[in-house]
Amino acid sequence: MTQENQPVIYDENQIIAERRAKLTEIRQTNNAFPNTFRRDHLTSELFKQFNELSKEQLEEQPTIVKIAGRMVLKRVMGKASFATIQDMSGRIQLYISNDHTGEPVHAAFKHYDLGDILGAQGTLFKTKTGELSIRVTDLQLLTKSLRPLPEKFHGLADQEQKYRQRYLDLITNEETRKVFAIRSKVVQAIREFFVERDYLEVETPMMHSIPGGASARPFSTHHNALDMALFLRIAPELYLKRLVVGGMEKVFEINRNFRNEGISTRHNPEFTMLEFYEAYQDFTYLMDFTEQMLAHVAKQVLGTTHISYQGKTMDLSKPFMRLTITQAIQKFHPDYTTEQLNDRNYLIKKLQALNIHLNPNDGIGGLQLSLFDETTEHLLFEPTFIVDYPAEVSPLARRNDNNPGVTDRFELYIAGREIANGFSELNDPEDQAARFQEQAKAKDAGDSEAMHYDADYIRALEYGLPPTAGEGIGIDRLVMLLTDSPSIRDVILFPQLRQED
RNA sequence: GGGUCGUUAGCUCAGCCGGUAGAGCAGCGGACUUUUAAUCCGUUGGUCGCCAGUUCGAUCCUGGCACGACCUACCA
Repeated sequence: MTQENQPVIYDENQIIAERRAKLTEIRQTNNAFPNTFRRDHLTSELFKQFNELSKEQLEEQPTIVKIAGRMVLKRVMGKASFATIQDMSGRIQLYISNDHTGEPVHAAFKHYDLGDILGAQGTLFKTKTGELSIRVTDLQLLTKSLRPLPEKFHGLADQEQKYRQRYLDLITNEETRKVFAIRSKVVQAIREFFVERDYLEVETPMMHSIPGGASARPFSTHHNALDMALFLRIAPELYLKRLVVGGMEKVFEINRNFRNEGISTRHNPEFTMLEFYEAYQDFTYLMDFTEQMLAHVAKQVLGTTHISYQGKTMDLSKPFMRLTITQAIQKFHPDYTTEQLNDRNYLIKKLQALNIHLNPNDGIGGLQLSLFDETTEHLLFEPTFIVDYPAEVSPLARRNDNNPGVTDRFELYIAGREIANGFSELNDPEDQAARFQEQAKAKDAGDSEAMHYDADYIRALEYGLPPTAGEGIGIDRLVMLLTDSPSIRDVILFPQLRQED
């Protein structure tokens, strides 16, 4: 290791040294990092506006344009050269020749490197193969790139580097740019969907003194001035329902949650969650609402509700299946009889035989859920609402009027993954207090994911939460589905990785 | 947490049943005024992830470690 106050140059090589030397030379005569060039077009606009014109039409009505971007291809041929410039919208080819720029500009261009950022002015024309290009009259180096780009044909292939140096992945790989453009549009479409329906977008705290709203282990931190323990939120749920108590009868929030748990192709420690609440509605309304929203988002973003995911297709415009936990198990495993699935002893024996972890205190519902999670969940490719969740695993959901052992709750599965979780909210403060107490007991008994008793939340419920329906949707997983991405890391710009070195 | 696989030039990858390494791209020099991953000639560039062990000798074999990918477990 170098001494502390010396710059650490850890991976200089010959290519970087040569580029540095070029930069030093540029500094002798010019501002090496000018910020005076202004483009008047994006490359995609030029194609949209002028690609229809013929070679002759372009020559008759010369159009002068200014564009800027990163040079990603370069072909030098003596007295004339071609370069491909990439900006946020696309690419266009430059034609640089001594005839139109003068020899010194072309000579300087020959020393520019792939990755350099250039500003160009010139006249639109079409090459003999009919490609819209710019015949350059003025060319400026706007930013010298000191590091070589990944190989121009294969791009960046190393998965680790794609995640760690996402900027390189974005420069190199159009597919990656597309994924994050879609992600942006998905969020946009969802936001519009709610705003059109008179929902209020809100932001609730990311730092909670009592982490609540989900069963998960939190990240903990400390506020110095208040000398107080704080937790990064695992869910916004309890705050959003406090807002419904306050009269915000339709609210939504799109924001990050943090869970201190395993990392996988489906899990990142920080992930984006949509949660929304609407007073005077129930969970059946949410299921219809969710169907509409997903179809709308797909249509809006992809132009179709026909989704292809990892080689299989589905149609988001059809009504989603609705199955109870036991119906779903039987649909994929017809050998289980209804009697067996309602026999506590049978379930315990079966789960043990399948080597499935089970909570010995679980009632029949909890055992059914364990069996479902292990045997059936991953098979639910077509969008499917699973209903009849047991109250014991749903501490914030309203009990069913006819069967108090289950709640008015659903989870939505698509492509074998949980995408959404919604329910009619538990608004009986005394029942909620009792459920919190059960959770606190479980916590004392060693369940690190059990919930805390949140006294202020109970107090809020005591003022009166109107009958309400609420739901959370995992945005990252939704984007995975809509971009055909196999890993959650592919839809998060900077996924969590171990520290380098 | 467990399992499998991987790590060689800036990038994409070969290779070595053990004798300190190659290609293409990028770079540098040269030719070339319509190229398209331009082409042609010449050329620079390597702690073969790290640390031990075995060996006369290790990039290669063995063990450990680091990092990553995938699968699996908890979770959304």
